[in-house]
Amino acid sequence: MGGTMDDTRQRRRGDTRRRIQDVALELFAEQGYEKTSLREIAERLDVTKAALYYHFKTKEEILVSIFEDLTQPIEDLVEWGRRQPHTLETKQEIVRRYADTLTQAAPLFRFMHENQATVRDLRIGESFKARIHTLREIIVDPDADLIDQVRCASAIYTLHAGMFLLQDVGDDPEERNKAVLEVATDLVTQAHRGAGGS
Amino acid sequence: MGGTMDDTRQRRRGDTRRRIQDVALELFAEQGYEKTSLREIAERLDVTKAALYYHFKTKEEILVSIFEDLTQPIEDLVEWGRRQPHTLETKQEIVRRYADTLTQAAPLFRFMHENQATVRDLRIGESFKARIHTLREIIVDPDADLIDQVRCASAIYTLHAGMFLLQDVGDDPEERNKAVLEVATDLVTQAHRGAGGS
Amino acid sequence: MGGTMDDTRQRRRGDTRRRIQDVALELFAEQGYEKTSLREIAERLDVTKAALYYHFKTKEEILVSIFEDLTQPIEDLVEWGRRQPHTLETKQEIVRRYADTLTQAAPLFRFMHENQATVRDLRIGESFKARIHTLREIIVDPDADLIDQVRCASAIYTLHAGMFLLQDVGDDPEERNKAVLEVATDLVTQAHRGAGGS
Amino acid sequence: MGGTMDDTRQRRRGDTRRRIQDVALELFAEQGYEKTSLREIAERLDVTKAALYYHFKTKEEILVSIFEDLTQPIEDLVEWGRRQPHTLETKQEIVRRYADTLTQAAPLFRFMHENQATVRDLRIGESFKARIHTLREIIVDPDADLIDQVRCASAIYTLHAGMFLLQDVGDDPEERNKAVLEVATDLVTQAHRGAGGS
DNA sequence: AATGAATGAGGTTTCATTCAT
DNA sequence: AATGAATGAAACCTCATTCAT
Repeated sequence: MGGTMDDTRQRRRGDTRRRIQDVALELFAEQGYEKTSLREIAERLDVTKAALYYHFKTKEEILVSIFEDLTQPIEDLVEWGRRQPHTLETKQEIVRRYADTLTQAAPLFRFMHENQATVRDLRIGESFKARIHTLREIIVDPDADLIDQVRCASAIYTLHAGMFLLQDVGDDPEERNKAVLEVATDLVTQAHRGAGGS
Repeated sequence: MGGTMDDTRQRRRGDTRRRIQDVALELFAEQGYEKTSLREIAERLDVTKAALYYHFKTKEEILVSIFEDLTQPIEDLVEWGRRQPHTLETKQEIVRRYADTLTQAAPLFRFMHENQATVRDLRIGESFKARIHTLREIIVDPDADLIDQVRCASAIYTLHAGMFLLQDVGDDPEERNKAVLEVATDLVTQAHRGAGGS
Repeated sequence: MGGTMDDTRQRRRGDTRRRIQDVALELFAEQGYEKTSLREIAERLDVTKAALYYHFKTKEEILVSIFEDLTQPIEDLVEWGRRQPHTLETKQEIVRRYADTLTQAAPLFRFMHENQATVRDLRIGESFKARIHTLREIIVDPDADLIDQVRCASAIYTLHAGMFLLQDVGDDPEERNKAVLEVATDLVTQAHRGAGGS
Repeated sequence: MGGTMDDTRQRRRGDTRRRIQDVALELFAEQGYEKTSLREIAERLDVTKAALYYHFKTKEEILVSIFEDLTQPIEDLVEWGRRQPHTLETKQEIVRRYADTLTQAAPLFRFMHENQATVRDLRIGESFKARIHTLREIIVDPDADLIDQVRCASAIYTLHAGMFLLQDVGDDPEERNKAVLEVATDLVTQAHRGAGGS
């Protein structure tokens, strides 16, 4: 054999689309969506801007595609939660799994968190908000005390904050994540009790 | 009486700077910093772009000036907190006052919250972060249990979230604010107990 | 005695016009005419741009006024030369005096030299060129050999170059100026001989 | 044969970069660097301003690229001179070749000459100055009499002046150039003798 | 004698996007 | 699967100038 094409190129063959997504997400998360230009993405990948347009119709579509690819776990979680009994254990499990998901796709969620003004009028904005909303509804039923609803929202939001805002708290990331999870679980537990859960 | 100069102009004399800040903040909060152009601000005020540059050296300076003007209450709060004994009552009072401040300058804080990626590398980013950090330090001492530190951070972020993310929870904003405040106070109280407070 | 006005201001009273010229020339010479803005001049003087317009009608007028004030010696020299017999001594004397003038008003001539493209279509351009031309005509008569005409032109430009381009030649400025003057005188002398001077 | 694409476009394909340089140099030389806007260049070429930025990163880069392309002959000349024995003949040859180079790329050197204030703080300023300096060092050794060094500088400067400042001397450009070259050669010859050359 | 406020024109630069090849 | 060349719109910003006070 002995093709003339060098290995790097060979390995890259066909996964340019994925590489675009990776680099784009990295830059979006680091600098924000508006401040990341297609030129920058293209340069990092050592391709031309036009190449990006072979794989995606617009800049927004790059983001949408990333979102859709990485967000499946949350969709699954929502689906799973919907079919469970609304016991305390379920709720705690959801918090645990949600924390997991956030960790798994940290850059995306960091991006969503830090670019809310931008995301708001992108196509994905509404859909993301809806998903979080559903999650909340599962954890606390909409007829519960206002204060317990707030507790649940706060639990979710604490998980987000744990990912992105608490990087100066504590030394060991693992320990911190555990602490964050515990606080969130606590909040949900209190909400459950308040709402008359057993 | 009845000079020849029309009233609108007269009233505007001398407060253009303030009007620029007002309109700018409104638009920044609504659309985000990057997506708001100076053209837009100028058009709303019915002045030329160059007029903006008479009052502010750069676009960023407009934001900085808003930030500095509206953020004084937090500085005061930090200062006040620093001089109080670290009792539970102090902590609760701080939470209460902080909630108040957020409400007072809601558009600015909404902006800060939704444009973190942008704010991060603006001049104000670090300074804001530092202030929040100090606030946290007053509420819980940095040697406390990790979990209590997280609780305090969570309390602060709950207040933020209350402002901006919970608009679909409950019907009455007043009631919701009360609930948010209660949850935050709760978290701080728990943290205080955990940290060995009386 | 015992005025409330501080000395600096007092002393400045009435000579703002001159101070504007001084600062303007300094900046024009240093950075070029186009790259020096009225804002910059005003800031250095600690007055507003509008103040400049009290003293001068336009930016160009500032330059014109400087030119007219500092250029009198050349006008005088031309006038003087016109009335002298065209002997070698006269020519040498003109070179000497011209060198002197250049040194006296170095910043202006440096400016003229380094901003020819700009000066060309300012009002002063033609008038300056005409003066240099007359000077040349006195030194060599227009019917002389082409080569001697060039020698004379070269003499004059050597003086210019001496001011501005030879700053890396030799150590002692005084010595250098003497050398420059000697070369120029030489050229004129050769031209005079060639043209059949006695 | 006889494609549908019109000839003009076809001929332009691939040489836009060159055409930008040509038009830019023409305008820079005619009006000066600062007074020439990218809009003007683009309009003359019947392309958009953005097209210029496809080919060059900044306005300055357009100039730099022109400079680098047209200035090679001087670099070559310096290189050549460096390897020759420092005889009178070599020096005269250098003057001759330098005059040639100036004629070849007259617009560029006219530009450099008339925009010194501008060029000074552009990237090319230092590099140009260094080259002229080296040229001078070859013609006269730096330890020679000050007066001979001045003579050499004057020779070089006479060549420049011949290009741009003597357009009103004599009728026939060819004749004038010959005269200029002779004066410059003379100066170098005198300098050589003075420096103790054979 | 000078300021404060503003303008209109225009500057350089960047961006997302297109399309023939 | 990707490039080279270009565009149209718009961004931020600066400038010389004006004028009522």
